[in-house]
Amino acid sequence: MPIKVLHSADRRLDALANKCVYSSALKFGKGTELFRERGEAEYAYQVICGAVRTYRLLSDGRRQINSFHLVGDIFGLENGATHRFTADAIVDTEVRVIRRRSLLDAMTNEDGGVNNLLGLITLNLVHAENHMVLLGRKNAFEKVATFLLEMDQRQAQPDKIHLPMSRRDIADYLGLKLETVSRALSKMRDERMLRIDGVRAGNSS
Amino acid sequence: MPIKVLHSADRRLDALANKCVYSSALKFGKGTELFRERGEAEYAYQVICGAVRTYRLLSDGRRQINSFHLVGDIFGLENGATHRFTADAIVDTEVRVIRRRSLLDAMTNEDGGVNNLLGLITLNLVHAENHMVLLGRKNAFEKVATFLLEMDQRQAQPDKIHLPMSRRDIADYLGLKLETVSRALSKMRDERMLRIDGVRAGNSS
DNA sequence: CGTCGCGTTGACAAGGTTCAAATTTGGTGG
DNA sequence: CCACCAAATTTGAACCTTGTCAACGCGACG
Repeated sequence: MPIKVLHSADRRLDALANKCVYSSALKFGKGTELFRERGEAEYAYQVICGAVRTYRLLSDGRRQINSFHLVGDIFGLENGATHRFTADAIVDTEVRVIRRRSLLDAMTNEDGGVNNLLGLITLNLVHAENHMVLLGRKNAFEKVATFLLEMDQRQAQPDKIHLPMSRRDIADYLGLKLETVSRALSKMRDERMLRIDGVRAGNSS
Repeated sequence: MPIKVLHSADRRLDALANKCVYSSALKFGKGTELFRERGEAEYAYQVICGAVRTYRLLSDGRRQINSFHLVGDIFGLENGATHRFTADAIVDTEVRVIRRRSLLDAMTNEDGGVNNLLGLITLNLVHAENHMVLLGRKNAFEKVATFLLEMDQRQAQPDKIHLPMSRRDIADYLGLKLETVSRALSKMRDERMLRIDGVRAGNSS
């Protein structure tokens, strides 16, 4: 699964990011905006704790969430000069902020040459390609199931999936309405595929 | 619009590709496969004439078309070792085939350094991101309208849109069924938004 | 001239959305 | 610790968009 790869790549960048002189930690309260679509992409970010969503809005308010960024994930590093998404904190979140230039320089000087930036963008592309299949060709139940698998594989925990985001967030990620997401989860619960724990969901499979 | 950018980038690569020693032209009959998902990504391709679709299949046959490649477009150049999509010719198609290695070398020696490969992948990413919004948050009519605008902007012609692909291809690109695409086009015709010409569609706007 | 692939159209079914209400959860203050 | 409130979630019922199934038309081609 691409998500695994994304993680291992992030670990590499993790070590790399730690060496950056010009990185600093910042806190963002729940719902706070980190950067905005079309805004200058001066910094890249890495989640220290918490979770971030990146999304795009249509003029009438419809929202498509591009991805969720969990602990360790790097995001907001653009090839161009501006951000293509808005990013905000799903819960109270702490991020490491790195000057774009500084991170790029560190990357080119490290092991894979410029391959790290290229690799990071390629991972985004792979994720987007997989997500297009989900959005275009899967039904509601499959979408939610795929989402849970993705979240499970991105987390170390064996039998639990922690979902920091709301039903609405999940819906806007999967191209559904929040009620539909809720119904799918209820159905899985009724069919003993999982247990829902208020803040946590444990899959019994 | 990203499509414009994609085109101008392709023009750059066009010139570049022309300099490649190890490129050769190949013909593929309608419906023929150029490469397959998971297959070794030894070559990159550029459409000389005709059109190509790249897509992914679910195990039960559902198909998500990732993109259509028209004259001038470069595709099939992967960062990794294997293709992530299957590609086949929509109509009888002629492509320039370039050894991956050869193209990459030419790229690193050219103007923007490795930026050309990075730029190409970034353009794919931008396209995918836009397409996710379409797939996740637009209704059938909006999807078809957006598709027609995309095709229009990718073609030089002022008032006509040539659609080499079938209704089924369009549907699998937009996350719809072919009947729904047909109905949307009929509605646009009925509302005088366009004229349908058998093989061609001209937009009156 | 018959067949085949493709596109259009109609009638109906179904999955997902919408709207509304009930219920649970989490936070806050007494 | 408990009561209360706001927000999030769940659930139900009606509705609508899109999918499904089927018939028909058209042009290409043998």
